[in-house]
Amino acid sequence: MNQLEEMHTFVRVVEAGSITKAAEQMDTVKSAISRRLSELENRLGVSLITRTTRTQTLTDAGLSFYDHCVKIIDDVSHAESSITNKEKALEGRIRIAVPLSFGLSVLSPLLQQFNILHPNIKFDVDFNDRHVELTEEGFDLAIRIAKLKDSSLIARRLSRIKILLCASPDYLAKNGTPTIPQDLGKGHVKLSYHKEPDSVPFISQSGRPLNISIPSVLTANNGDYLCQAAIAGQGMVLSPDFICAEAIASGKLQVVLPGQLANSLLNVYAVYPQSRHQPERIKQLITFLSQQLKVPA
Amino acid sequence: MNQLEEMHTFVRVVEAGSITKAAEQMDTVKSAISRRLSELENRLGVSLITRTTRTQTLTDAGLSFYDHCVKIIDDVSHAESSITNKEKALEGRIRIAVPLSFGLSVLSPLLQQFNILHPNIKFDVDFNDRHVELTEEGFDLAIRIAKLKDSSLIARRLSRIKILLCASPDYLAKNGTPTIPQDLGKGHVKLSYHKEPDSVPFISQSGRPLNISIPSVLTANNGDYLCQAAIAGQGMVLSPDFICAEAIASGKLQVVLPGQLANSLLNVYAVYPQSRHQPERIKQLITFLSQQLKVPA
DNA sequence: ACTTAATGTTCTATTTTTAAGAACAAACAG
DNA sequence: CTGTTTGTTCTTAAAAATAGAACATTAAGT
Repeated sequence: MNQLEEMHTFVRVVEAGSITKAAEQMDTVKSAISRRLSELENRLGVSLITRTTRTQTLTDAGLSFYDHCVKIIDDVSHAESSITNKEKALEGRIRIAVPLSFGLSVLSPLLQQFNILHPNIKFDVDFNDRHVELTEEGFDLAIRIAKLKDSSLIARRLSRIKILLCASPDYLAKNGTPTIPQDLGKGHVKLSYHKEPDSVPFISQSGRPLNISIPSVLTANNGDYLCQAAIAGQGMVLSPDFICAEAIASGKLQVVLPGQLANSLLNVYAVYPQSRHQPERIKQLITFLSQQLKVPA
Repeated sequence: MNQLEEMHTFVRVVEAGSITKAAEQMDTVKSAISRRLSELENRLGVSLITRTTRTQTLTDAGLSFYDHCVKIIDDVSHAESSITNKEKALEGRIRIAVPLSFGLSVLSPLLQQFNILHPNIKFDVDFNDRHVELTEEGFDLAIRIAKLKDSSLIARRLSRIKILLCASPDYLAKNGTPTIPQDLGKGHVKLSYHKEPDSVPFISQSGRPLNISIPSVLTANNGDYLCQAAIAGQGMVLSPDFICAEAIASGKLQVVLPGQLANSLLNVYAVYPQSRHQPERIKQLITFLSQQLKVPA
């Protein structure tokens, strides 16, 4: 029982004027059309077309049903094409979750650029450092900074972030500039992100891993704030490059023990729900971000 | 590809909140639902529901499509039920073709009676002695007086009509009252229906067929008119009983050679298109006419 | 953290549905 | 009256849908 196919067949028979012509137009044989029509009439318990071998006339019920059918077929076609086109077009809303600092400093300008390219795309950006559930909360996309492991989601690496241990020249002048990790053992303090352990992993000049514990004198859940505090000389900070790069370039911060920090590379991923059919706008955005944030070779 | 079934499935999954519940509600297994949903998404090239094993969320496209689906399903249901109910109700129009004289004198009062029983039925009566094409001209029913032979139509005998040879007492007094068919051979004239042959078939007292030719002095295509002319003494007339019965009862006409006319019985048929599904109102009318015109046993 | 329960997907065998093609019946045209 | 066209019906073949099991994943309870 394929109601829509039956309706379509009925309409075609009415408009073609005969079962044979309708069969040709629908690219099938007349027996199939005859059968579908009979089945429709049987199911409805109503004659729609009174027909002899040569002439056919719509019954009252048939005329009424014909009008309904034409409208329904049109509605169905419209319903399907509207959403199909919508997904293919570069328009609509993209709901995206990004980590706060990275989002503000790195992603914001890129999204604005993308919006200039595709002005009909609207963004709904959630700046949030907590772990969001993409499917439950209806996100199209999330940016994650991690060594990702999320089975039901698909990830694409966009970029790498380098973590640097920094301190202000002031601070280093006062507390000494370390040359090997062991120099940090005494007389140094650091400014920590929430839940960041005191222990900092290094790689010694001999190539062996080495953990040094540096007491924390300030914790916050905002990297920019920690960076400002470090510039003010309050301590050393483990800061992602996109936050501290400018301060380093201008000399307000110095990199401590460059190249000796272990696990200093984080990955930036675009994460999206495991879906076979990704709207074109999402694909385009991921490609765009990937190009703009190209991982240095 | 059963689009409507897919839509129905999609709506059920959305409203039930899970594929498993939807399967229960639709009295099938979850694999069938899963498959239908996947196929719909594949065909549209769009994700409608982003789902993990535990949670499901409508995409923008899904939400839009859901609204369309609900409306379409409702429209289909309405389209079908409206015409099925229409055919089952004792209301609507009955287009009926009847022979002129029989229709006026016999059928009219019966149709009026039927209309009192079922006031929501409207009649569209075509009084016409020509042979109408039921299906081509859109008639629901025709009344035919004949020895019917029409393959694509179904007939039901409603009554019998007796043809009587009548003349006025005046006429008989002037031209003589025949006692055997042979008496008609000379000195008699008749009033004929269009195309009626001069030759009139009798059965002789010995039981043998016997044709007597009676010249026609008047022809018309209206039985009532011929009857009036006979009453006026213009000649004899072969008249169906329903036309001349009253005149005979009142003595204005006399039956000539009663029981000796051959082929004097005609059948009244209700004829209708060969249709598997007859509206209830048509069935009821045929039954009613059949009862009212009950063939004398 | 581990186990248990539940969900959704995928696969295969089976059933059900549909179509194709021939044969037939009916109706019109010449 | 005959030939051609049209619609219906029947049977066989093909296609589609379903049920059921097996599996992967996730959530909840202990």
